[in-house]
Amino acid sequence: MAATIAKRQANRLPALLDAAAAHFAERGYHATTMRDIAQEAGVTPGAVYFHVPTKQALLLAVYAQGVDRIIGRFEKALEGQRDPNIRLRCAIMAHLEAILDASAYARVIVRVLPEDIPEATNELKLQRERYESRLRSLLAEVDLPAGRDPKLARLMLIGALNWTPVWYRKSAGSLDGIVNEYLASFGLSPTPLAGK
Amino acid sequence: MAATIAKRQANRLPALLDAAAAHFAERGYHATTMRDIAQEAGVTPGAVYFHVPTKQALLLAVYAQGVDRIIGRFEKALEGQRDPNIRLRCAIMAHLEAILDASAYARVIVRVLPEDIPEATNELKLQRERYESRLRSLLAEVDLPAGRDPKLARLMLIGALNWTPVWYRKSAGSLDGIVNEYLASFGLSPTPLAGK
DNA sequence: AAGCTTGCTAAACAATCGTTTAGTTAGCTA
DNA sequence: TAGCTAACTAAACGATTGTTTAGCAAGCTT
Repeated sequence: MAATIAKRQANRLPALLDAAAAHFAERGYHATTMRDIAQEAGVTPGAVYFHVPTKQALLLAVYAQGVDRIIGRFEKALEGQRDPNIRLRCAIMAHLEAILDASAYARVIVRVLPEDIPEATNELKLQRERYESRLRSLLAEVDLPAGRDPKLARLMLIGALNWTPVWYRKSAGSLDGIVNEYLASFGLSPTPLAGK
Repeated sequence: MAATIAKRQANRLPALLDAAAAHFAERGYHATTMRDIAQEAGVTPGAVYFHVPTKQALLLAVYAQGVDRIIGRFEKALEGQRDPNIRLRCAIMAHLEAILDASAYARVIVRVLPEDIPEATNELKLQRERYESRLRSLLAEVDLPAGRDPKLARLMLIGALNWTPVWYRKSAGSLDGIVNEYLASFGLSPTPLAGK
């Protein structure tokens, strides 16, 4: 009974989203075709439209999950951490792990810009804002050096973080060096890794 | 005679590159069609192929000029500046001006990533490297705070710079605030604007 | 067993893509 | 003036795009 249900409504939507995320993350939105996605998911192009009305809706679904996953790793990394500096460190590390290793969904957020799809720009920006507001409150906790603008500092950090996939190669050592460097740009010493 | 020559070989290639740069910068490579470019240049799609063999070649030409223009503004801004910190400040400002206001060509460098066009990735990376090596030698002059890695610091700066178009709005004040913030991330005081 | 719903396939749809082709015009040369 | 070349235009090319359609098989319901 449970097996038949599992077989029946055999929820292929997650698999379709996975396939879409993988392609959107690697090739971008416009360079990805519905046939690409269907093939990776092991179905016919027509079948995709049983689950999703348009290609744009597919992107929006992936985008929303991408933000969810980044925030998720975020909260998990912050759990139990009290020191604001360490919290920031954990957040940076979580973001980097998400977009560099863990999740194609998270990489889509970084690879596909809202402006790339004019008809969906507002919706995409809204999703992105969910994440950025979370980062904003986190940075508000930190004592920035004198003269630093929290808003600009945050935007700078996001830029640095999101550009990382452009140059990062997995072979080149751990993420700690990168995290420390980004922390140092806020005048924060790299040493407090005692948090873990 | 000179007039007829001017009319005859009426070099439309620059106009075509302008049109291509404008569209590539605003919509990206894949979302831009040859018909878009032709229309903006005021010619027939077929005419484009008299001057350029393929769409990819068009991008490469725009890309090369984009790097040229960034470097050009770069050198001009650095002219006569001796203080390494001020030189860095001028370079950051020049970069931001180039990609935010001045040149669609420069914006293409930031908007279209080498990985977006797999068949041209290497060539595009080569162009990009011309600029980054210039920035590398510039950052080598600067005395970074203890514990900073020059390479990572440079990559962080490039990331922050190139992500700026994503959030920057022209209405929101001058670029000085942004430049100062980026400088501050290197532990450099914002004050030495006496350079101008 | 009959009928309905869910989830798909195979095939086609019109539109649009990068690109090509054939023909045309204007100016230069001789 | 005749011919040549540079610089196009108009139209079409085949391929690919996002999407739709018609049909079918399997399970659920009654």
